[in-house]
Amino acid sequence: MTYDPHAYPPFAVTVDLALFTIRDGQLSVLLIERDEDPFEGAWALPGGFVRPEEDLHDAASRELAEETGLARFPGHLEQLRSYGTPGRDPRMRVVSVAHVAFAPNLPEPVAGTDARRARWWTVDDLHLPHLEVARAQGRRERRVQGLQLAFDHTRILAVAVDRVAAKLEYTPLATAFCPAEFTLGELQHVYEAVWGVPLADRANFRRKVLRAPGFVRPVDGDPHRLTGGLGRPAQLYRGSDAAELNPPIKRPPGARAVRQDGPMRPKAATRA
Amino acid sequence: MTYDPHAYPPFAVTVDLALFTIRDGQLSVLLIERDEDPFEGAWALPGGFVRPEEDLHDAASRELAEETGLARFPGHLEQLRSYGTPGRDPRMRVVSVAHVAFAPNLPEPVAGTDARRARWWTVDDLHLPHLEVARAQGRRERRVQGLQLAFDHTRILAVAVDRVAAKLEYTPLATAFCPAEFTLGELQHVYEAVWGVPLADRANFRRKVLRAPGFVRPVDGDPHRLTGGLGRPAQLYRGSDAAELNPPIKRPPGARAVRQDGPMRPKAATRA
DNA sequence: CCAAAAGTGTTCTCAGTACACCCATGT
DNA sequence: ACATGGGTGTACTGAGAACACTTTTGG
Repeated sequence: MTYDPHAYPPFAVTVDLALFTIRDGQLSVLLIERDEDPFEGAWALPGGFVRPEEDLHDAASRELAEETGLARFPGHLEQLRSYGTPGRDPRMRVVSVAHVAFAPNLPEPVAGTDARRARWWTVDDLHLPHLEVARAQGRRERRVQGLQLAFDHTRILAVAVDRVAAKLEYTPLATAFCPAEFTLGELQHVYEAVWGVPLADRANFRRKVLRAPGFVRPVDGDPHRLTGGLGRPAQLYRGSDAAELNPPIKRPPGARAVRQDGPMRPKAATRA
Repeated sequence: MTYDPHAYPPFAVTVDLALFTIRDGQLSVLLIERDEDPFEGAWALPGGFVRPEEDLHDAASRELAEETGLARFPGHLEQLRSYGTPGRDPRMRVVSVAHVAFAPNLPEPVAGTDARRARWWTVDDLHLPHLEVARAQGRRERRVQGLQLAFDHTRILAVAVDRVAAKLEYTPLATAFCPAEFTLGELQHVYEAVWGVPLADRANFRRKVLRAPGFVRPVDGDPHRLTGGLGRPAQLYRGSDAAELNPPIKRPPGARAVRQDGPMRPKAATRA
């Protein structure tokens, strides 16, 4: 473990961010269009170099603030995994520590100095080649199917989507997609958007959420509705402080991202 | 994302390894006693620098081979998470990509060039201060309670133990702790060693294992016993190729490492 | 014959599901 | 009045837990 800079030339260390939110009932991720040399013009996950005196988590948090334009990021941020295959960045040896973040609906993103623009993409629009094609969409965007992202970001994003879907099963982090106060109906919409399937039975969903200790806490006072929608006014809830969801809320068959490879396994661990 | 070496001085990148096995029915981890400057004399996770043209996984795999003395590591290896807090290594800025490995019983470890010696520690002996104290143990070792490891390795190891315990619930990786052919009794011992609790009912464990598709595959031929023990000879099984365990085999209450913080969460994600 | 470990069968209970139904609001 | 979403009650079903029992070896 001796450090010889000649034998072991240094690495650049970056953080990459898969920032998810839910817009119009669709799980969406923030991408930037690169304005610089490698993969110029391609879409990529936002990210940047870790500063000399900065923790990894702080670097991700800073990038998050820069991209969203908010002083303090209102959501959940966690490390995903690191990617350091030689050649993944043609310029130099880079190890990227990928992070995943969940946020409630945010203002339009801010394009950084290294990006032409930044926008939300629905996950469905990105890498599902056989998707219902001609859905009348308001904006006129390039009709892509299986958009190729810069670097190894397609792979990172696939793992990130899987992580988000899994987190909703075993943690109360679905509330991180909601505003401070929310109804159980809104919470159910979060699950449906992330998993990409409807949840079959409202009543049972409600009971599972309320049974799990520390998942949500009702807001006392008149159960009134801020979201001016139809129907009976709903009780409002706040997220609580539990770390796990017990019992978990399992995704139904057919839900998104039950991909087999998961967080990258070696070929096939055989043994003597 | 411009690279300016003056603004962003380089990092050293290492891999650290939490290699687990089961010895005498105890979950054990391989540690080395450091023989060099920072934390000289302290116990630490094995690890080393990533080479210039080496993938992260390959670096971990190489370290694994060096420590065990085996040309090809017979077990499971996966990335855990990265640690890069400034100051975690007093010499320089280091980002360490921690890995977790499971192996069947291995030969005595090999002390590397930077280590005085290497040996297996039972996880119970390491960081459980209130443990049954004077258990007559064969070897006469320093009676430690809460051994302080070098760097931030105590934290890494805690997360690693949690990962191992969780993996046994949702994946068939318990077989990675077993030799190529094993009995269901031996497989149950793996679960009990890792979780630190007995499994209450053999019959139900057996049924869970056999019901999960792709967990184990019986070895055809006479059900004979290689392990010369007491009792009726057992059917031998081999591990199979499933990625997940469905349905999972959940750890009973009281099992090891149901630590709340998990893979490091930010303070308390509040939102606007 | 007894101990020890493997293997099978059966009952009970509780969580998850499906489905029916009522409630309170906007239009 | 009716559409829309919120909320409650209840019967059914299947998986897991508990436990009793048989089988096959070594001593």
